[in-house]
Amino acid sequence: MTDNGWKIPEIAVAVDLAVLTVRDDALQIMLVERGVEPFRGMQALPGGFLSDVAESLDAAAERELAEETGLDPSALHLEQLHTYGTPGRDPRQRVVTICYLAFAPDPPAPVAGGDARAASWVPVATALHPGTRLAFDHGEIIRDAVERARNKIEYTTLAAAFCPPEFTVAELRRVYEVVWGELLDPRNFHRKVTGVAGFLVPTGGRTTRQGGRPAALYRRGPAHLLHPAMPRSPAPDATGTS
Amino acid sequence: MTDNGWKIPEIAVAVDLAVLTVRDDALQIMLVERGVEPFRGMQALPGGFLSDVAESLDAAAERELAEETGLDPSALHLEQLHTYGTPGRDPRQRVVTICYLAFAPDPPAPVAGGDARAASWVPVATALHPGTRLAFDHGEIIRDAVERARNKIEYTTLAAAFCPPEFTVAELRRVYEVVWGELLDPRNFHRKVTGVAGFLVPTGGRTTRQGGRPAALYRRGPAHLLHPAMPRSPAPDATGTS
DNA sequence: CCGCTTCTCGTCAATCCGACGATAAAGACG
DNA sequence: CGTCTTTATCGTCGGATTGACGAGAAGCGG
Repeated sequence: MTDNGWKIPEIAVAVDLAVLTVRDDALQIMLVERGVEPFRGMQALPGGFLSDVAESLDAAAERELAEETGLDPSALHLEQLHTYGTPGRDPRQRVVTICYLAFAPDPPAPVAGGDARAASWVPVATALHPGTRLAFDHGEIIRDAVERARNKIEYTTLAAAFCPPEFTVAELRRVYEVVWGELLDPRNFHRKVTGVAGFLVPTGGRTTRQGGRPAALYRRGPAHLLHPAMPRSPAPDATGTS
Repeated sequence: MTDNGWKIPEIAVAVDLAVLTVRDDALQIMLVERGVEPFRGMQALPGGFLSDVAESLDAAAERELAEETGLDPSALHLEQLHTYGTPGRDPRQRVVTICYLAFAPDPPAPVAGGDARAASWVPVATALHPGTRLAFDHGEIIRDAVERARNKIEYTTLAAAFCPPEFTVAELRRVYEVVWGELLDPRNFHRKVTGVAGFLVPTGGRTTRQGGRPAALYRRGPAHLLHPAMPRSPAPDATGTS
């Protein structure tokens, strides 16, 4: 590979994190304020370069998650989203960043990381608003992350990862409604989720919430895949073309 | 980021290609024989380092595809599969490789690339056989690629990417059967694929194959997604747990 | 007790899927 | 030219799942 004088190009490798949650009836993403150039003062995804040449990608993602957001990596679902490496996406030098996607329950472990001076939840709609200036290509990454989340809750039980350890069917439904941006029929939804084996495990407890009949409490079940998938009204473009 | 003497670790960035096809009633993958150390003489996925610091990841994947396999990148579906960067996966130095997944029709453009002295199709079952020695962690990558392909043809029209420009319903069914490793009912399959809008476009032509009624010929339609998905008998593990 | 809210259970028609019978249209063979 | 074999295509039927929606259950506030 290193014949006739050619050398392996020098490229920096980073990991970024797209951590999503559902808060205040909105899909929100964890952003930090950049403290250094480039894009100093702008909002960006948590992330950074590998700490050393021996650090694995997954370990780097978990370390950055803990350092920059104070969240507990072992408590979250973390998966690779996509790798971004367009030349020029970082003005300093060529950077390839492996982006990870994480789902966090609403009131997550209080944010209190070292580097997390400005870590905060931002509604995705706000983050993607043309008025919001995001560092690097993080707008594109956020769009991809939301897209992946929308698809993933369709055929996996990951929507429950947005809920606290114990939750009601209505809370889970709200997650779907917020992530998909469409209203679901409470009765059909209830029938569906309680009918899929291994999705929800009843705890026996009930809620005493504001006005209305108390709801049964559930915990996440052992199933990871939804069979059949959670039905979703077809996209506006009914042809399936894109 | 470069405060107090810390330096960005030196990591080499590569792209690898998992090119799948269906040949001789088997799912096959394109492998090349390594001409240099390490793993010289062993089978490996086509791929290599970025040519220079300004080459995009997608461009590198397309270049390697053309160089090492002689296939036409513009004619294939190419998507990122996963990024592998376990320390030690390359004994020379730390290498992070972005792996791409491609679907090729059966009799692809004749393999005749520059570096393609030993490019060949190998049945996935053979490649993953314990007797076959694969370079790096390419066995793991192949498993991931097959897994992705199996899932992807379930809810997209990509199975048709394994077929020549004009094909019959039976040929398409064979693709599903080979990739999934299970037999499908020809009648139900025919009803399904001809019923999904935008999947198949009849050309009007018919085949004159060996014995049996001639089949209608179809071309790939404009749809990319299958709604509803192609039904698949649930995995042996019926709980959906994993 | 009454209205209001939210949860939960049921009903019914439409659609989709799995199993499978039946017909159509070719080649092979006597 | 008939029959057999093979493959393609159409149809039927029951069961499962979904979408629309009615109705009771069980809390709260007045």
